[in-house]
Amino acid sequence: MARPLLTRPRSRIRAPEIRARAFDREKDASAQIENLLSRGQQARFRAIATILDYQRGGSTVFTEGEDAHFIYSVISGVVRISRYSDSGRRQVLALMLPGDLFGFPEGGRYVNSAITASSVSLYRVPWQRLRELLLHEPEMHLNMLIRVAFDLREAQRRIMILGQQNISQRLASFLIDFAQHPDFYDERKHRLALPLTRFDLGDYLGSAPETVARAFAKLERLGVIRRISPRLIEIPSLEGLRQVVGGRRRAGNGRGRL
Amino acid sequence: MARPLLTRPRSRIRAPEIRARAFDREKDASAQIENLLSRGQQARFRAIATILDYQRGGSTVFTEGEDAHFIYSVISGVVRISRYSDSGRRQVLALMLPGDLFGFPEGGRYVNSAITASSVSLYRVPWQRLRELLLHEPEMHLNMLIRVAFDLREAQRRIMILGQQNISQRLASFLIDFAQHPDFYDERKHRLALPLTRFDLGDYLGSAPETVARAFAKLERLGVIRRISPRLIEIPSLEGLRQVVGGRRRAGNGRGRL
DNA sequence: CGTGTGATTGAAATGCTTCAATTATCGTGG
DNA sequence: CCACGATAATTGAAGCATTTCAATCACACG
Repeated sequence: MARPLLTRPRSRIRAPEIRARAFDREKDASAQIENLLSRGQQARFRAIATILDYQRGGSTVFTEGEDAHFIYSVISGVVRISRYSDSGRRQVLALMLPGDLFGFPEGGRYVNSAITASSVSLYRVPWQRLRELLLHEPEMHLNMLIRVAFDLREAQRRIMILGQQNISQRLASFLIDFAQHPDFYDERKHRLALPLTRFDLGDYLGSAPETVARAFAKLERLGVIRRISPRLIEIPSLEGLRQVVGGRRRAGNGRGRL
Repeated sequence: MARPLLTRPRSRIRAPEIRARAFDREKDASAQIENLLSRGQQARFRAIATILDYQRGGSTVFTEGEDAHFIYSVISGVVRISRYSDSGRRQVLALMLPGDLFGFPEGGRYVNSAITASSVSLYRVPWQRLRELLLHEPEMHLNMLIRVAFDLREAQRRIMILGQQNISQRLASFLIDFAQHPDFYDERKHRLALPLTRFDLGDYLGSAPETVARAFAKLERLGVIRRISPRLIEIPSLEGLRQVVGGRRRAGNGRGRL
């Protein structure tokens, strides 16, 4: 009935009856506005959009609690989506990259804050006009649903990472994800340009900036990355990072598996 | 510019310019199929639905990777939504309670597994027929979008909890959430009936079952809960649990904040 | 050439995981 | 209804991981 693991850990079977790759993220990364909408739809979307340019990182697009009037789509650059807990600590919930859509209102207000992490260009669309457009474009409407469902899946992936991986593994997962984006990863030189400080990265990975720095040091010690500068990382091969992610959360004595 | 905290932690301002309660979960808990759909819509939804009864916990509704043909809605009981990492470890992503909707397909397949955690009754609706229904009911369509957006927000809340809180705090957050549901919380007796084992709870909170047991012991030591039996918890007042959640992640020496 | 911020490293303390062993609970059959 | 067995839950102990505070280093910018 249950597919046995190499050894059965503890007293409980921890494998599903059927296994399949949950989903292929590299393929899914194409679920962007350009690919989601037909050419005609894109034109109608742009017709009601304004283009905004933010010269530098750290600019506020909107803040949690604010009245929500607009939806945004990233043209270029990176936007941090974050929320503050009651104790005042920030959590970076997601990073919006070119093609991503953000700013869905909840009860007329924004739930999260959006801050630029670099120089950024955005489409800005009035929510009301988009609503009207959706009424006449059921296909576009369905695409919106698919888009939100994609974000939900991404959030679930973050839950898995935060729930199961140690900091080095989380950092490795992050680097692998970012290396999928040609905007940041020079595939020829194997170099990844990070648009985040160690503080931001800490808030994204659920950890302290010092711990993130140590995780970088550890990955470098393992030989899977090299720090050209704090924000420019050389990745000889993504395979090394994948092996880090695949390992155990804790060193252990090696009995549990294999 | 920035609203100062009691003391400014570290060298970086960690508070937003505008603060507001992110959202009111107790209010949001009403975003269920009964409240989301009008009376007529409900009737049309039920017209294409089959009722399924699972006698006991541990039954598989569907498994990740399976071809997806149906959408489900919980009538009564609890369903665990989980996914397995490549290393074979399970993460419980969400718990579906009465009124919740689950089983959205991704590329024709289920991404997660759904297993009953108790005796459960479900509506089962063929995805194809629901699609047809949605085409003729744009309002229902919009409600679906709202429903998925709600799930996304819930997932983001989980990200915050996993990213910022220690195990006792996560457990306290979980107990507070569950105490909102009259199906499990006897408000008169202040008793909460848990539909999960320590294993399930560990996989939900991103921790080991032993650690969860210790967290229960700690909350009891703090006087905010009392274990009648392992699965039946007395909560004298939710306020105590809220204070646990509001505290620091780590003991510290009290210098950082006030 | 200072100055401030970001990044790194050190050291101590706390929290969590893991393995092991014991105890409690629940379902089932006698 | 009770006893039994299996599973769940708890507790102990050791070791590893992360946080925290502190100090130093690196770097960009004026």
